[in-house]
Amino acid sequence: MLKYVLLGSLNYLPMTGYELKQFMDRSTANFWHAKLSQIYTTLKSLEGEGLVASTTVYQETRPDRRVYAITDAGRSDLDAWLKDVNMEPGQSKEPLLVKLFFSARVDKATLLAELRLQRELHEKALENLRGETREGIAQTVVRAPHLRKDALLWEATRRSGELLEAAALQWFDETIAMVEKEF
Amino acid sequence: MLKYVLLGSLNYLPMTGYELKQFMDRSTANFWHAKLSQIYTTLKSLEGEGLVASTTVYQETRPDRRVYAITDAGRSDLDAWLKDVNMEPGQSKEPLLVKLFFSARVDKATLLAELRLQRELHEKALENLRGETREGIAQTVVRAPHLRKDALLWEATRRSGELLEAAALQWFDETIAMVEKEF
DNA sequence: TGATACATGTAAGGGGTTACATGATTTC
DNA sequence: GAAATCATGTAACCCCTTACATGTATCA
Repeated sequence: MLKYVLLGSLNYLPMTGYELKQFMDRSTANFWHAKLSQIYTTLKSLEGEGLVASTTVYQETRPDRRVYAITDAGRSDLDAWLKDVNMEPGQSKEPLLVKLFFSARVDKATLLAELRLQRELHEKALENLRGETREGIAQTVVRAPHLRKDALLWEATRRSGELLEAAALQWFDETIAMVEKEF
Repeated sequence: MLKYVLLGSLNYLPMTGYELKQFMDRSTANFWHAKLSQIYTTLKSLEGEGLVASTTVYQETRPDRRVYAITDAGRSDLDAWLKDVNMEPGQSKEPLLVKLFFSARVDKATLLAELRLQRELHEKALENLRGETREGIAQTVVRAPHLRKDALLWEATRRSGELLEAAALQWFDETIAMVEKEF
């Protein structure tokens, strides 16, 4: 999957591994993330497959920059994947719910502590999506009008996060209230 | 993570790998799933760690049943994990959003086909959560009143799925309408 | 007759995380 | 003087998926 995030990102403009990490943190973090180490190794294997090509840019003080660009083969691989409608339902995995499911013998205070902490984290994530993330996308439309369609889709992915985080917050409120009263 | 699903399940009653798979499909599928092959290998390594113990039950016609039970060490490992409040925000990964994010050059029809298909899958998942899953939990309370607390938490995990799937459906409707009009 | 349920496992590989290793520059 | 940023990578490991392998009983 990271493969396609990298190909999709490099399809906008050539970048180094380090820059790809930053790009992901600013744009796809909400629905896909990766460590630098994985980005570097994946870029290497993509180059081995001929889907990207790198050129080294020498720098005086800092380490050399290895700039990756998508190749024609990479572009057609990306396009094929984008057009391929997949039939499987996306199975999600939620460690917090695993914990909760088996927590009947855990004391109330511990349970509430966990729920309240996670609630806060989701609240921050929601604020971020409604603030920084939203503004970043809005600026793209102004600065680069040829990315109009792209920005529409970016906004859709942001909106997904917003609705999901809002639903999560509602669930935390319901669940915390339930544990306080009935547990 | 599967480790704790298995320990948590075996903490209710001893089961074979095959039965654990069935139990997961009926109860945790919404937030955690695993293949049989992984369940078998994980049980083996848990036995190596002394967290579960197996006894073989011979059968005439069918293959022997290997029944796993949680050990005291396993129970304290599970309890320690349940009580450990973790601070990291749960980073989700959504392949569909990755695809959408990079789909600006994809034709409208392909995009809509993918969105409509995924919408249907989510609709079925939501129906399931409101039907079968809900009834299964309700029956537990009637049949096994000592599992009252457990059932409260199972209902909470079900409700999480319900709210999230409802939010997802709303998002699909918004997004499909947006693509139809503005893309 | 063919599919599904029962029942167990192994082997290879893919994807991802954690830890390690290096080192200058800029900012607080 | 310490921490963060820039910039690259390797090695070991863990978790999970896919494919392979076997065989009976039951149901449609």
